[in-house]
Amino acid sequence: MAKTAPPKISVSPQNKNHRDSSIKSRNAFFFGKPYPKSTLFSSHLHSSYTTLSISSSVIEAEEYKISDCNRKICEFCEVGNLRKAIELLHMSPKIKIESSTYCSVLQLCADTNSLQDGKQVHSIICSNGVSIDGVLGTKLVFMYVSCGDIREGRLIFDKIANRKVFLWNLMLTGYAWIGDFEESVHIFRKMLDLGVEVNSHTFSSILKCFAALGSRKEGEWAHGYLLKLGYGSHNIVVNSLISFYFNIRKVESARKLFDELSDRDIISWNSMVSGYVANDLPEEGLLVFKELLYLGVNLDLSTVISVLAACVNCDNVLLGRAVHALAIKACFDRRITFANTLLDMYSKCGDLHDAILVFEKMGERSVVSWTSLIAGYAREGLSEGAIRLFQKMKSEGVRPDIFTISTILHACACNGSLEDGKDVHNYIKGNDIQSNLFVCNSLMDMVFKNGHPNEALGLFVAMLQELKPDGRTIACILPACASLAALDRGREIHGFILRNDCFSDQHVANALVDLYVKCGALALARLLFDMILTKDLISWTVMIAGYGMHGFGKEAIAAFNEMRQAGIEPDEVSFISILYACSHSGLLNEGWILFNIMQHECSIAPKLEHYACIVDLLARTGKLSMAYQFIKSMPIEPDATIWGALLCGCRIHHDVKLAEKVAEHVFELEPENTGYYVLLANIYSEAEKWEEVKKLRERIGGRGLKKNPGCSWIEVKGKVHIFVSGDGSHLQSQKIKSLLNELRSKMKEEGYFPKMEYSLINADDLEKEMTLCGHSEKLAMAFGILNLPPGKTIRVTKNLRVCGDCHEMAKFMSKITRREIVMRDSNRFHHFKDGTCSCRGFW
DNA sequence: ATAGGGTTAG
Repeated sequence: MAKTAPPKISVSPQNKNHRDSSIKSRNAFFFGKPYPKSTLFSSHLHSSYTTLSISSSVIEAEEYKISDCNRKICEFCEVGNLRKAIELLHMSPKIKIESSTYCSVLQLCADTNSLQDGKQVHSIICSNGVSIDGVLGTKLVFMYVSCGDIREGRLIFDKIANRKVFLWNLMLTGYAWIGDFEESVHIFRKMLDLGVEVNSHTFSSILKCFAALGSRKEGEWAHGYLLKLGYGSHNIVVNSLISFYFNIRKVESARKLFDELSDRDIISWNSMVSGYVANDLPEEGLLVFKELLYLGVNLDLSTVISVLAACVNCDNVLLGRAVHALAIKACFDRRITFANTLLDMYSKCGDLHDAILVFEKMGERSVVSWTSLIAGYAREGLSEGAIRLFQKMKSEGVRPDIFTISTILHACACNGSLEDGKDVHNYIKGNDIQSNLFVCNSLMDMVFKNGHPNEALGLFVAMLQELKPDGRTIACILPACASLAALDRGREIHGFILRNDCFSDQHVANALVDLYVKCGALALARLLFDMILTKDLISWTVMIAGYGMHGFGKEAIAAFNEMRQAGIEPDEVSFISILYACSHSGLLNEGWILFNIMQHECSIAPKLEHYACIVDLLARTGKLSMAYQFIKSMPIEPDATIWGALLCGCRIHHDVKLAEKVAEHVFELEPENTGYYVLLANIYSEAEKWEEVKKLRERIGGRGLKKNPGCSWIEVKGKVHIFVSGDGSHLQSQKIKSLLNELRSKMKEEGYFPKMEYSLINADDLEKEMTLCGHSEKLAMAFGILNLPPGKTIRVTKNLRVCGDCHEMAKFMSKITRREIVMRDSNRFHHFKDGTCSCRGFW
């Protein structure tokens, strides 16, 4: 089975680098470029540092004023004692300090990434009245750029009169480090305009920027220009070109450059391997690797790391193991980056066991090691293990980064562990990493998957303030809108999809169709469905389920057949959709035939959901004893849903005797679910068996059961308003109440009597009527009528099935207020128009 | 003193 390849193709270079840039600019310490160079602190310098610190302690301060303060400061710099160097700089008389001394201190600041110290030196220079010439200015720029303060560096850069190419390159690469490639290009153009003689450094830097920006034309122009300047066989420049072409996906051009490059070094080879892998051609990458082995080229750490990535993408764990062996021979196996990649290779090739072994045997572990292993657990569905590892990692003092956070949020989403997810959310807020797209998407997904679509939507709105969503964001937030039936918000997102050309993303397109289906806009859903060029199983299943929910059984079957004709094999989920569609349209024969096709043509063993559809279908169409026999003959144990479907049928067809028998099964399987008691009570009261109602009520009363609160919601001006049964806390509560009372009396005038039996409360009729009035779907509908402009369809969603009285009232409301009402309950859609409902009694 | 290839995520 093909493993999921890392999403290298889908992430365009600029996204990838923008992402990096946002981190870099936020955390210069981790990502800012130069770290102290180890050569600076070699042992012989350390010994001189010892002598120096002894002598310095005996030297009188006055001595510095007259003697060689410059030499002393430089000596402190050489041994890396920045504190002492700056201290002396402060103490020395300004006229004595030479420009080169300032430079040495600034260099050390840059090497040690000490921005504060660098600023101090800068202010000493200024207060000493030293004129900032080309050399000193360049060093200042170097210090600022190295320490991550590009703005300050730029200010100085702009004031330097005679700028050498080195300084320009510094500025150009500085912007590239923080991901501001546009500004790098700007600098490059300015260099050309001013006739600065660009060099090989300029080209390698700018080619990276062009690649990151996806600027094909400009990169190709630079290629021509560098040939003209004679850099065509400069291997560093050609290597940059190779990477550029791989980045813009011109694999052939990269290959040609490589083939014609006589002076290949290991970086050329590595660029080829990684370039092929990034372009989803891992086999080609492996061929290059074989050629390299054949020619006896000395491979390095990067080679084996790239080859491991190729192994992952070919799902070739055997070759991966061979590379592991080779790396042991070459002594790369103790290198942490290698071990991390190896761990990841085993885990992605489905061998978590060996990944764990690598992790356990690693001498040193970084956040990457932990994250890779956590991702490995999550990939195998071992979410709890992943969360445990995450805790362990923190307890060992390893700081999670955005990779860890995205991974663990994904594990929390799969696991349904909201508590862990909340902890991670707090960590995100506390560590200011909410501006990362991966983190945001994972967070929204976690919140949504844990059943909080409205909160996910809130996060999305907040995210828009500082981030531009991508296809993943959209594919994650659309289902949240769909589950809330938040059509207005969904339409805004549809607009975003159009503006940003996201519809070609299969997940986005499918989610968009699903949105319109779940918002009750079926025609629009179909229109968009037809626009999907390559419809996959999900696209079809969404459409079939949509027809089913709206009671268009025939259309669902037509779509199902169309799908099979298109050569797409249905799976068990699509069979649930189609059987469900049959049951909501009362298509008994068709449903039965499909149930047989599923088993005998498609070899899919029916699950509880499929049986439930058939029971539902038999029960609705009045085949109650057949349904009973069907349940009895099931090869798997029926659950409460299955018996419950039959119980519903008993109610529709007024079979009290069977209902009592069925109800006992249901009560045994789900004694806590009050819905079933209410159902039986309604069956009794419809048969006017008041004595039985009373007995049942006593039975429930003794249990102290809590009713599952009904709740309905409606979107008004992009905001979802939620109503709970009997809740009077809403701001417009009084207005809603009087509207409902007004409607109620009009209904009575027309000879309507409320269906008292839908309320199982021991009270007089008036009180019953009041309770009915407080049903959440009525409140939401009334709120819609009060707040939505005339002519706009009222779209209400309910978490349970719509109550019979509310259903009656909705019909009446649609007639008297001349409004279309679309209600989605837990089961299906009801379109109310001119006093009738589309469900025709098939609930 | 600046440049080219390599590891973890939704």
